[in-house]
Amino acid sequence: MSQKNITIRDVARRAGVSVGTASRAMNSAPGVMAKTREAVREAAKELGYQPNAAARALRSRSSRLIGCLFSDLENPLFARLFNSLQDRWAEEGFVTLLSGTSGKVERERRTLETFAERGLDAIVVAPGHERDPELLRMLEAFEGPVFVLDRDLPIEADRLLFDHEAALRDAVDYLVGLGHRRILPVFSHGQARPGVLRHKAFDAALADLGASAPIKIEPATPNSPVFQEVTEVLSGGDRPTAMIVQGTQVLSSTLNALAHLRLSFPDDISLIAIGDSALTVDHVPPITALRMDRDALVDVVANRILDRIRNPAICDRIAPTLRYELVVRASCGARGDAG
Amino acid sequence: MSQKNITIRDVARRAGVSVGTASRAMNSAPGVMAKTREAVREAAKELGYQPNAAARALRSRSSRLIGCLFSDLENPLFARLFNSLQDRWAEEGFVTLLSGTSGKVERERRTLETFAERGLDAIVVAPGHERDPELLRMLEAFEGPVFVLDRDLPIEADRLLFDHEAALRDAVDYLVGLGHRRILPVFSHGQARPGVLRHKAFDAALADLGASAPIKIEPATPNSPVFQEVTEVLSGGDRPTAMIVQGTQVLSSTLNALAHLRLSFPDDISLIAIGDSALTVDHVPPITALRMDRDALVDVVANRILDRIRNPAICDRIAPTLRYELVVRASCGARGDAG
DNA sequence: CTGAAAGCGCTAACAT
DNA sequence: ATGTTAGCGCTTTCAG
Repeated sequence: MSQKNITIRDVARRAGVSVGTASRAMNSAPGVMAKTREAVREAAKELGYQPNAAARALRSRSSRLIGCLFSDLENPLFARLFNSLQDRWAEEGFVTLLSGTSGKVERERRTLETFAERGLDAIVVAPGHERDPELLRMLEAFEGPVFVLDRDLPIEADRLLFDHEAALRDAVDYLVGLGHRRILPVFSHGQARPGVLRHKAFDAALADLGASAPIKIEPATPNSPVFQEVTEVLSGGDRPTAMIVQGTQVLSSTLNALAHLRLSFPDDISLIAIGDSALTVDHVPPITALRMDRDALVDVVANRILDRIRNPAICDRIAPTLRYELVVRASCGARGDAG
Repeated sequence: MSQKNITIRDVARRAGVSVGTASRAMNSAPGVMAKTREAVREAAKELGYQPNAAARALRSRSSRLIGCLFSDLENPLFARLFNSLQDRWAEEGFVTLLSGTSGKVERERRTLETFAERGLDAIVVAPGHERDPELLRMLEAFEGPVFVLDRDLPIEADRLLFDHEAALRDAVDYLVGLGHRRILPVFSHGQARPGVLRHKAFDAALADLGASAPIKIEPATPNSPVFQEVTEVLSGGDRPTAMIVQGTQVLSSTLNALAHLRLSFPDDISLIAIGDSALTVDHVPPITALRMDRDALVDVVANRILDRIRNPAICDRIAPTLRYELVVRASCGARGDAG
């Protein structure tokens, strides 16, 4: 607090070199003799030197900050994604900023403004709004790579898309193969890509069978409780024989409703969860779920951002699609009759 | 990307003032005529001026960054706390950094190092390790206010403590008042303050009754599943009539076990949750829980940090204790016999 | 109340 | 391979 800060000048003096050399040594830049570099590092350690991030950022025009804007932090996939990205980027000397917006467009705008002011080197975004003109403008004005995560944002950017349609079709096909016909969807629709595509694919898969879902439960958000809705539907006549349920709070209130009705799976009803988590894995019996390969996800995002930061000249765009895997566990059973 | 950045020089020129005046105007510093200030702001807006955070940080020696180091992000209390703090501090122009360490001391050290290098203006910490010498050294060396959240760190700092002892006593008293004697604790012990105090208080409360808990379940972490343990204990003879269960994953696997054993509360067993969340509130029936007043928590932390940043001369330390409130819902029932 | 100028600590360009 | 130096954009004295 009181003592003068140690600057690179001090380190250079102590190591008996110039500041330029000291800087190069500390940054592992080429063109420094191994011996010199060691001497500088040694001096730095002895003095307890800590580089000043602001000065470096000012001069090098790189904040070494990467931002994440996610609409839904309660989605464990995104929470874990942040964790992994943070780890990965920390290895490379970057600090990761996180902003959860709960889908509020106002907060999304504010976040983007902050990201711009702070001169972030790159951002990865999964906003709740895909068409807000102001948001799109800010995204396009952002100086630096933008990575879009599973959103249909009409901007030029790298992106990674989840194949919700294949996922839902896999789930429906699996259930149909087991003899199910009355399948209850319990996942939110919303305005963004995931919900839209899931419902579209679900409807299409059913239409292919010449069927349709007479009843749907569409939670307002992925974290809305649906105890009451599920209870009502499952108490009525012509009860569905299977359900496809979104993870997290929707799933946990569904399980609660099932327990209440003394309905158990796979005997009384079959269940597939969208998204894999402790809730599905550790449940007894374990729940069949659509799983996203988080490691693959992290690799794509983390590396692409790093590549772009290092080589701003890259002008191609990537847009790979990641498939969910249907992890079959014990929550679905065969249905002999044409239930 | 291509166009030259707009600096405060450009703004000053356009407004017909000097850079000094422009800076003062933009920062609402005293000693600028209202008219001049407006002119500058107008010019800034017209040009789309965005101040450069790095330059400002370098010159003013303040990064306007505040960091949070939490051992457990899966604890919804901390996740929400971060959200609220971020919001509150954003209003004042600060950006909040988050690091979840999962209790790994190595990550905690690395985080603190990053926080120091980046010149954060303040930090709030709840590490998993309270005695790691290296960590303590770094904490003491940190230049700027440190706020300790519910940890017994032997350092000079502002802190906020949760009254786990009163909370557990309240819970036990409530259950005892309902006639319960055999109470099963299901919460982790760990090395940090919360677990230690909870177990201490639980044991003491039982000792006061001349009793003791013959069986305990101590999850390895607050997020460990305990289905098996709970199932075993509740299947045995002399089954407990009540349980006190830690929130999150521990709670959800406990509920799962209960459903499996066809045990329902409050009839077959009574249950109190430590920590309030969607899981307790939305459950049917709703679960009696120990609730922490998050708003009070946020106010204390956010404001104290802000005060200290603004007035580094403050030399007193605060260390208030926040009580949990026992929110009585429908998960506990009376026990006529001396169960 | 405003202008001029110094300089925060660092990296990068240029010189040797 | 290393030294020298300019200057990133801003805030903050110090003059006026």
